[in-house]
Amino acid sequence: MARQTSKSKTEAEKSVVEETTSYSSNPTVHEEVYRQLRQSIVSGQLEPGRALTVRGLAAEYGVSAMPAREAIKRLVGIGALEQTPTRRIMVAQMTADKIVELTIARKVLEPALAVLALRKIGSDSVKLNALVEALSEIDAKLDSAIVSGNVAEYGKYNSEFHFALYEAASAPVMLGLVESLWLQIGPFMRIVLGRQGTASFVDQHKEVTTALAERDTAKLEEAVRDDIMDGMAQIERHLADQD
Amino acid sequence: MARQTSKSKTEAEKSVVEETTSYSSNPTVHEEVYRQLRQSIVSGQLEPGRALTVRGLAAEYGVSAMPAREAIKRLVGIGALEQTPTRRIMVAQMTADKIVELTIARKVLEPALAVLALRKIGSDSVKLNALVEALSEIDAKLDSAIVSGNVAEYGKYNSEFHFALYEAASAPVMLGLVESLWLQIGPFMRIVLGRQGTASFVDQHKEVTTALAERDTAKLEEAVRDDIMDGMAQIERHLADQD
DNA sequence: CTTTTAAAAACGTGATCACAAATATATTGA
DNA sequence: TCAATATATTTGTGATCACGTTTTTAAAAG
Repeated sequence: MARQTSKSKTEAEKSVVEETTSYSSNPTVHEEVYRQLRQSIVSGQLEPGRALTVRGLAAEYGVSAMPAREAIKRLVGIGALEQTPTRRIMVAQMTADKIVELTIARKVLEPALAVLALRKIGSDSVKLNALVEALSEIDAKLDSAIVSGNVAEYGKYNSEFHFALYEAASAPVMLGLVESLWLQIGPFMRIVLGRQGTASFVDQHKEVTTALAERDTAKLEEAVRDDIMDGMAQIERHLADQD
Repeated sequence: MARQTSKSKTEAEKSVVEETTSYSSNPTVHEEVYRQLRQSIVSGQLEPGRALTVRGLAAEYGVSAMPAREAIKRLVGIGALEQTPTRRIMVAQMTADKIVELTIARKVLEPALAVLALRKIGSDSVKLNALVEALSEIDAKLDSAIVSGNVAEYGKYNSEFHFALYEAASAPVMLGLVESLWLQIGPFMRIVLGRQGTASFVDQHKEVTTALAERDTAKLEEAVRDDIMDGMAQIERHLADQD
């Protein structure tokens, strides 16, 4: 990542391009760090309990401590990272109580978001077909990840499938809530997948796609809910086993 | 707020009290700022669009810029504060789309949280009575706020009522989600109340309390949902009027 | 009085340093 | 060999400064 300093623009650039620098064109450094760290967490690259440090993260991304702090603090704020009583920072741990909460929250929010997406599309067949097509493509990749047992790809395409659907709702507030839930589940889900493999997962996404294509609200709601319950049950089972 | 500096502890204190300083005993400065700023927002003391600055907030709370930044950034992260394209900070504005989203999210999350609270109490009659009693007391204050038309107190006791109920669920994750919703509604709710007064609000809380006392899950769920729908409808109406 | 232009102030962001507490490493004692 | 102690390092937090951009204020022009 390029460091933004007072010397970052050369005289040549200035005189030739006559670029109009403005805030709206440049994202901040800490936002970029946040985006990447967030992805690392939701994809499960960082296991629960994994220690993070401000300076370590800063060095890793080639930035100063300041942007690293802000990214970390923001993720602590939404529960993706935890701070020990002695203020050490780590990827949030999973507990039985948390699983219950996350399951309930997902169960009520995500089907609602799916329905909103369908409603948002309305009678526009072109939009609907485009979404169904996009979801089918992701689902195909998901299938091959399941048969090949590629855990990393499974996690990647599973989240891609859901969020491709949810983003169609253009409901940023609700999407933010759901994202915060996935950030808490991601690291542990990856552990579960690593131990159980992808074999135990049935692909529930077909029913989601067909319900969408048929504009069947009730069926869509149920399909999304079933998918959630299935996935969360696996996590719950795994947590129960290791006691 | 007392500033925490290297000189904050006198020699006298050290030698006499022999205090064992530790992180677990002292909250951080930015957490305290966050807590207070958060309360100002949810209670509607800060109107939507109200500009905030890092230095201004720091001066107001008697702290340095650093804790103020972190508190602000955290609230930006959960949507309570907004940043303009030019990076100025303000209390989040309300839009028609947002109202729809917030209503849906509240409608699915808060009844679930209420049911969880009832389930958590289980068969413990002492706990149930204590909660019902506490809620009734808050509701009494709420009633007198309605008849006297005290907008500030109405907002205060209304949020107190709901969160007293939700906290009984001991579900920190879901509670966090709901809190973030209230943070977005608070400022605008206050404006609506300021214009319409408290007269237009019927007190739906009686039914919540009785449903709780009767351990009637279905009735509780419905009562909480009705209360939400009533309140959000008022906001929606107000937003439609001013167009 | 209204619009333009120029100067000044204020702003968010990033960088760096200081400090106390916590953790890791080394040393000592049995 | 292992526990206890002492030293060194690392950590999050707060404070302060610098910089480029934006916003406000002042001055000038019509």
